[in-house]
Amino acid sequence: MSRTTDFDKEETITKAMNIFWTKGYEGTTMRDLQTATGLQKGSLYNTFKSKENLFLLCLEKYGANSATLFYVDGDPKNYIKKFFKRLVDEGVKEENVSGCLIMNSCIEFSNTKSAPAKKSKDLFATVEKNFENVVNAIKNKTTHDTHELKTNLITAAFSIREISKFKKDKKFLKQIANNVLKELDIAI
Amino acid sequence: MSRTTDFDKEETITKAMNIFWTKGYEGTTMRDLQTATGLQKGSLYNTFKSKENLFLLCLEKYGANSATLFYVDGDPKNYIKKFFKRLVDEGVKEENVSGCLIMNSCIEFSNTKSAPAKKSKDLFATVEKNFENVVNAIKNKTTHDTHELKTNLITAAFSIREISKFKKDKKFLKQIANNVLKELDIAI
DNA sequence: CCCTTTCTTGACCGTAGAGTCAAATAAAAA
DNA sequence: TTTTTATTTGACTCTACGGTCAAGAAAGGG
Repeated sequence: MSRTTDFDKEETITKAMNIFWTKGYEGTTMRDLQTATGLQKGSLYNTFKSKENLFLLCLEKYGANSATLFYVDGDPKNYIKKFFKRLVDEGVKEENVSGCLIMNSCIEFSNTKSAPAKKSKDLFATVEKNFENVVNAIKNKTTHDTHELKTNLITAAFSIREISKFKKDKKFLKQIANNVLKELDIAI
Repeated sequence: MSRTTDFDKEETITKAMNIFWTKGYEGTTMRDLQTATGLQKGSLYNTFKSKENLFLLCLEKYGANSATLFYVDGDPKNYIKKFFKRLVDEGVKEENVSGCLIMNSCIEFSNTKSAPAKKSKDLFATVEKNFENVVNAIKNKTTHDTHELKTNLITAAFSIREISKFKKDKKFLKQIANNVLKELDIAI
């Protein structure tokens, strides 16, 4: 009945997501998106309406993927340990300057009331909730208040992600992690 | 012998600094700078050479001012307490979305090798050193390692400054502060 | 195989960015 | 007051941005 799209929409969103993740929203040009996706301007606009709308879809995809990473299979404390170890190990890599797309976007859009500002803040709240769920899964908890621990965990994650973008200092980043992990009597 | 400048250079840098602080480097246009300083483009370029060079002068001024804030007059522990109380109180204000110019710039320029990237990282290191000096001024120290405590303090400051740009949650921000202050047996 | 409908292409548009420059202006020395 | 020299002005350039659109291409139902 009519011509169909030549490309996979989800795949294209993933490719765009990776560019936005690395370069930020303003730092990414339509030309960057064309190059990354292999599509022409018209196709991108025809399918995704606008740069901002495409970005919102990328945020959504990033959030959905992030959520799956919070599925705890096994000991929650060990999960948290591995989670932070990965953050530090990825963070110190010289080529890694991306941080976390959700946190990056919260910062980038902080002085706007735009749709991306709202969506990134919502996703940040979801990540908070995910941390809380992990904390709740810990058995034999000591006296630690769940909310406090959750706050400390997401703050440490935020700090490692953002500081590692410009400070490739493993000792420093490990210290951030261990400062919160000591509340769980663990260390990396 | 020749015409002199009609304006105060340092005053102009301060005005420019406040714009960069609020809007970021990329987010600030030459038009913003003209409006804020009351000068025309040509004068700005004639005096400061380029947007980037003006920004470097702004970073320097911000750093110099920041350094004066680390002069501890009295009990260092009380100084730290007031320091973090101010960070939280300023952070929750709805109109405050500025954070810290040094930390903002470290993030904004993290994926470049530009002069502002270098200068902001240098200033971050200076702030670290300033925190270390305050820690060293604490008498009757418990077993806390100086470097660890310094790292925890600057990380908490970073987190409060950046997270408060998009999350106006006093309980959350206070928790970040108190989590590090408890190492000094104090709280806000 | 044709027709309808949608997708694809890339030239094009308007706007806004940083930076330039020649002419006008004014401070201060002589 | 004149001369010298630097500053001030704003119109200008060039480039890059996000976004549009008319024409051509192709998928798939009939």
